[in-house]
Amino acid sequence: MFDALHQLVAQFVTFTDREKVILENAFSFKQVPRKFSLVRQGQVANELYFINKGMLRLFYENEGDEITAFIFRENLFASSYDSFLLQAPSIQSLEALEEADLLVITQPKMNELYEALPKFNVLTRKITEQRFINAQQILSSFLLDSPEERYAKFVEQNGDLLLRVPHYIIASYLGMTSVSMSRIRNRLAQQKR
Amino acid sequence: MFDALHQLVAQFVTFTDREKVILENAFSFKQVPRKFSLVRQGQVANELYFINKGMLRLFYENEGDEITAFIFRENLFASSYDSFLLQAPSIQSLEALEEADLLVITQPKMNELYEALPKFNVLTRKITEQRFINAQQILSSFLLDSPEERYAKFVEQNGDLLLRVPHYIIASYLGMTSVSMSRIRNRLAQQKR
DNA sequence: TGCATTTGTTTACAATTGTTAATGGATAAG
DNA sequence: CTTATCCATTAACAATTGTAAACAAATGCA
Repeated sequence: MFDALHQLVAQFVTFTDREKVILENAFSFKQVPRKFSLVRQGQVANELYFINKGMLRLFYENEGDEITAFIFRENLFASSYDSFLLQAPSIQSLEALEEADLLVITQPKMNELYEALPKFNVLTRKITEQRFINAQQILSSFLLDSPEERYAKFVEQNGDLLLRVPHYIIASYLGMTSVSMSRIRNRLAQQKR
Repeated sequence: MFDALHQLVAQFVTFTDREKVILENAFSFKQVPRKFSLVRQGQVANELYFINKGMLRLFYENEGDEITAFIFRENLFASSYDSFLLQAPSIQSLEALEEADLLVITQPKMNELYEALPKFNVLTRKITEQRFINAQQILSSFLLDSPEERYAKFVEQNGDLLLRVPHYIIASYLGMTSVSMSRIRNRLAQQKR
C-alpha cells in the first residue's frame, strides 16, 4: 500500500524505518469512483493526494465549459496546489478520471510532519521544485511551439492517454478545441503516408 | 543594501539579528550594465540573484529570435531556475533589461545556508511555492483567456512595463507577435472611444 | 441487452493570427 | 548634436483557428 509512496520519497530524501512509519501514519486511504469530485472550484482544498491507482484531472470551469489544467497519473502527488498551499478558495476543481486508489494527507497532518520530521521540509521543497519546473516546461511549450508541435510532443510523452482519456479533455489541456485537435490529428496522419 | 532582501524574507520566516548577518554574508554585490548576460542558454546557472534595482529578462533563443519567458523586477529573486535547481545546462538565457544592482548567491553558498540556518529550507520552500503558483497563473491565462484578454490583464498588472520595456519583448511573453499585439492595442483603443 | 448519452470527426464560414515588407518616429552611442 | 540603429505601427495576403451544426460511432448505465 505504501510501496509506491516510499519509492517516490526515496528519490528526494532518505528516511529511517521509524521515520517511514511516522510518514505512513499521517496518511489515510480513500477509494473513489469515476467522476468523484475531490475539490470543487470555490472551496478550500485541505487534502493532498498520492495516487496509487487511477487518474485525476485538475480543471477550470470557465463560462460553462471545462478546461483541463493538469492530468495526474499514478505515483504522483495531486492537489489543487494553489488552494492547498495558500489555504484560499480554489480556482480549479479536482476530479477522478477513473476509479482511483488514493493516499490522503490533510493540511494539519502536513504541519505535524513538518514538526516531527525536519527532512519533510526538504521533501516538499523538492517536490514543489519539480512541479515548478514541470509547469515551466508546459508554459514554454505554449511560447515556443505551434499547436501542432504541442500535440505531437504530448503524444510522444503521454501517448497512452489518448486511449484512456476523452480527447476534448486533452485538447483543452493543449489550449485548443477538440475540433482543431482533430484536424491536427488528420494532418499528422496524412504526413505519415 | 540588504533592506529589501530582509523585507522579502520577513514575509516568510523570522530571522534573528545573528541569522540575518549569516544570510547577508552569503551574498555578494554586483552591478551590471544594460544587456549584460548573466546566464547563457546551454550554460549551467550557478548563481541566484536578488534584484535591488533594475530589471532582468529570462528568454528562450528559438530559431534566431528571442522569446521572453519572464520579466523580473525589483525585489524579486531571479534565476534560470530549472538550471539552477537541477544544475543542468539552461534552456534559457538571463539578461539585464536595464542597468541593475544585484545581490548574488552561489549554489555552494546556498548549501552552506541550508546547513547553517534550518529555517532557510522553509524560506526557499515558500519562495518556490510562490513561484510555482505564479507559473500556474500565467499558464492558466494561456488556457482560459484570448490573446486580447491576456494583453488587457498584463496592462492592468504591469502597465508601467509598456514604457520601460520594448513591446516586442512583452509580445513574445504573451505568446504573440508584436504585429498582433499592435493590432490588439489598436482594437482596445477604438473601444474606449 | 437496449437505449440514452457521450464523444470524435467533418464541413462551412467568420474571425484572428502569422508573415513579410514598408514607413516614420524614437532611441542610443560616439 | 548627429547619425545609425532600433522599434512600433500599418497594410496585404495566406494559413490557421474558433464556432456551430450535423452525423456516426462508441460508451455507460438501467
